[in-house]
Formats: sequence, structure tokens, C-alpha cells
Amino acid sequence: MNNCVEMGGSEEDDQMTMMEDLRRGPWTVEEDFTLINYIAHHGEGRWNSLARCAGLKRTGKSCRLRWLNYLRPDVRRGNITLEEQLLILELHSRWGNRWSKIAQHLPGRTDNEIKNYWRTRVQKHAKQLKCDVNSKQFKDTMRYLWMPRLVERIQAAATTTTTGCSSSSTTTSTGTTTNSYPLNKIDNIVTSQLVMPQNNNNCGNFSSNFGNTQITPSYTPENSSTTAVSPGSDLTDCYFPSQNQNFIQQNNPIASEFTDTLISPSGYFNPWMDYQTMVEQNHQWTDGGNGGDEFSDNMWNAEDIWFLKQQFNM
DNA sequence: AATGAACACAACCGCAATGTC
DNA sequence: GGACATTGCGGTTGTGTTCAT
Repeated sequence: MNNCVEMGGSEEDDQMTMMEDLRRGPWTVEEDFTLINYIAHHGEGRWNSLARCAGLKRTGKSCRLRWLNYLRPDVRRGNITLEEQLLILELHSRWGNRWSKIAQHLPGRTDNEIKNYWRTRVQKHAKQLKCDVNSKQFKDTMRYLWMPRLVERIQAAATTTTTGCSSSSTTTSTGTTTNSYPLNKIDNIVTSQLVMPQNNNNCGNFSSNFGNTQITPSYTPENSSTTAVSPGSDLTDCYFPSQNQNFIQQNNPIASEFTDTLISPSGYFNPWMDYQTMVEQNHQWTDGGNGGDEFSDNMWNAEDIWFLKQQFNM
């Protein structure tokens, strides 16, 4: 069926022709349809010749990008769910800006989408905190405030859904409903490296309730496509003040689930370092900033500040 | 209502890795 | 083994939309 490529004319001729009337910018519906139609009949790959054969005045690169990031049938559109946010934060803390690698663990999400999320949402918070997104201060803030907070909210959402439902759903801004990322998948990925045994010195077996899901350390390459991480990874090799741990466990049962998560990769977390900034920023965000109703976008709210204050006797 | 700023996302660019001849 | 083409990745830019004034 593919009778296009070798019809005559050199590669150079093709290049010249393409250079002359190459289209750029946003794709039209017709172009999308042409690309989808062509791939449906011939499959993807060989993007340069595909672009030529399909009659698209686009580079192969552009076609590939359009297909992978937008037209592919399994691409998920819509808001990044809480579970996905948690995963992104966690995986980014592990791998840095390895967007495609991170995207492999969020089915249907593209590296581009995750990259955009990181730049627009996460870096925004770093900017608001007046710190570098790669700084230890900001990473600690994510790990000890934002991620536990996300987990709380995921758990809260899970308990409001019907029993046995391991995932929630989100209605997106475009009116479509997308299924959120399965909790048990996140459990596997996040807890395998975040949650450490009650005894900090013992990184052996452990299990914990996480929402409606029983968490087990049985996370292996065999039962997941994700990379297994030893419970004794660098993320768990750490220290947390015992009095604070007690406080959390006694006063915040949800947070106590994550007491062991609140561990600095570098071994300690200095709450004094961040507190003043947090209070200032929170004041700005809740009072003078955006009105304080963008809870989902802010890393913490007044409740968090109260929590920190209590936790660290401030 | 007009307009400028901020935001979110799609698309492009440059480069490195990989494949093919 | 080298040259060239293709693919994949991460950074950056462009553009449409939303929000604040």
C-alpha cells in the first residue's frame, strides 16, 4: 500500500521541496486527520518518509511529536491528578529532569506534559519561596509538606468513594472525566522508598494501611513495570526527631502514617530553616496573594503552618 | 469594556544516541 | 569503521486563554 517513498527523486530533492513549503506552528484538524489516518493504515515510525508519504508538509520530527504527545489514542488528557502529582514529585526527586523516564510510570502521560507541569506548577512554588527548585530547602519542603499533604488528600478522596474502589476520578476543565492513577500502583512506587520501618535502624519488612489499600513491600520488577527500589535506599536512610514523631503519631493519625516519610535524603531536616519563609509565603498566598482558595496548587495552607508550628514548638 | 500580566500548554530546536548502509 | 539518517530527550519558545486592574 505504501507506494510513496521510492517513486523517484533524491533525498536532497525531497529535502529541497520540503524546505520550500514546510508548515510550522499549530496543527490543523485536517493535518491531524491525515496523520491519524496514515498511521492507522501504515503504522508509525520512519517519520520523515511518513510525513512525505502522508502528504503532510511537516518534518518527520513534527509528526512524531504531534502523534506521541497529542494524537496517540492512549494519551490521557486533562488535569494531573493528585496521585499523579505525588508520583511526579517522588520520581523527580529520584531521577531529576528525566522526563521520559518519569512519564513511563504515568501511563498515558507524555514527558512533555510532565515537564510542563513541573515548570508551571512546581517551579512556580519554588519561585514563590524564593529558592531554587533544585535546592535542598525546596526538596525538603516538597518531601515533608507537599507530598504528605497530597497523600492525605488522596486518602481523603479514597475514603469518600465506594468501598473497594482503589481509584478516584477527576472531572477535567474540558469536561471529560479521567480516571486517576491507581492507588495501589502509587503505593508500590512511593512507599517502597518513602516509608521506612518503625525502627529507623531497621529497614526490613513492613506493611501499612494506605487509604483502602494494604501496602506491602512486595514491590518487585516482576509485579510492576517500575524499577524496584530497596527499602534501604538513600531516601530511607535518615533521621527524624523522636519527639516530633511522637507528636505526629499522637495528634495526627494520618500524618503519622507518613512520619517515617518525613525524612531528609541527606539525613536530617531543619525545620527552622524553612519556617519563617513558609509563614511569610503563606501569609502572602492566603491573605494578599491569590485569596487562599487555591489549595490544590499551594503546597500548604494555614493548617499546615499550624501543624508545623505545633510540631516544632514554634 | 479594555488591556496588560500571568499562566498553561503545544510546538520547536539543538544535541546526543542509535540504527542503517 | 565511517558517514549519514533517524529517533529520542531535555530545554526553550510561541501562542492562546484566563485573570487582575
